[in-house]
Amino acid sequence: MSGANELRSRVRAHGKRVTPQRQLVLDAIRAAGGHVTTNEIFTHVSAAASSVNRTTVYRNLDFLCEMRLVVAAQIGGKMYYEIAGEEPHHHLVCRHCDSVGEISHRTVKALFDKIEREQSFVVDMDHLALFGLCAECRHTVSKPKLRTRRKRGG
Amino acid sequence: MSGANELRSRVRAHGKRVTPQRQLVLDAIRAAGGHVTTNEIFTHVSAAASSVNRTTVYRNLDFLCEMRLVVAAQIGGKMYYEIAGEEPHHHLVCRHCDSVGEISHRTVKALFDKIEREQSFVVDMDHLALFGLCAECRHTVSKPKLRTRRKRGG
DNA sequence: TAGGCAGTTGCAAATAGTTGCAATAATGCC
DNA sequence: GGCATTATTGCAACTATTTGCAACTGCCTA
Repeated sequence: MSGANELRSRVRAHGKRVTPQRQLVLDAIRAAGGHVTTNEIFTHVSAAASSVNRTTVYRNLDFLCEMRLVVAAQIGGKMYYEIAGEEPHHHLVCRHCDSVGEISHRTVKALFDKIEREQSFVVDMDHLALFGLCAECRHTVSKPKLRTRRKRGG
Repeated sequence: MSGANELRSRVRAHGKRVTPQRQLVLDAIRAAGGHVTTNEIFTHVSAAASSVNRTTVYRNLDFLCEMRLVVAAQIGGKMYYEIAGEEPHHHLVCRHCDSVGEISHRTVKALFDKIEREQSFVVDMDHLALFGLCAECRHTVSKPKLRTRRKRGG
């Protein structure tokens, strides 16, 4: 299914409208081929159609996420977007070196299933960003030592 | 351990400073007794000391989170803060009715441990907000039906 | 094809949050 | 208590995102 048809069928199925602006936003994300920031998307859309308003880009990013055509994640204080894949995937973000690793949905789904069984709550998150320390940094970054007296000028 | 002493010992242990502004921010969150928004915190702090700058509040919210005295979560587009408990806990947020339930750390920790074993990545999130549909809404909210012809004025 | 309905947009204004810098002040040492 | 160091603050300016509203326009039906 081509990009344009995918947008149409998904959006129409929700009783919403297909607009040029929405197509442009989706195309910008697809063209980026991975994680892309709000600004990068706006720049790309503006290059194609300068009259598209920034507000419209923001609104349509939210919209495309609701339609599950796009997934978002906040990493390092910035919002990133990428095209939603056939299969959800999640990220491991290192707080120290900012490296971003992937983790399969299968791993996470076990938790979601457990929550559903125990609390009848259906978690529907397709794109989780889990923060911590990566294999490298966990050995480099230590916990704060209790403070000792410090030599002046040390 | 009283609030003031807790701030001092934690902050001094990291080689950082104890300031009146930091105490006021922590006290505002404690006084709220649950989830409280940035604005509510700022309002409370301002009532106690009108010269405290908004920027300072933002900075100290971040700081208190780093010190693990406070936990943050973005729920429904807003940032909420609460005092960090002895034991981490996490939330289940319903996308439909906005209800917020709790989930124990034990449940989530199984996933974190698995990630550590399989990928040597130590997840350190003490306050996760997982989104989905609650027991009530999962039966109420249906998936979009394929659109059928609609009667005008229906 | 034309018309009606309501979803969507552009725009200005507002809100939320961050940055850089000089001044202030907490802490440790003597 | 005084001094030096440097962490932190207030402030102005900046960036990021959202809100409200009138105008526009996508889609459906006759």
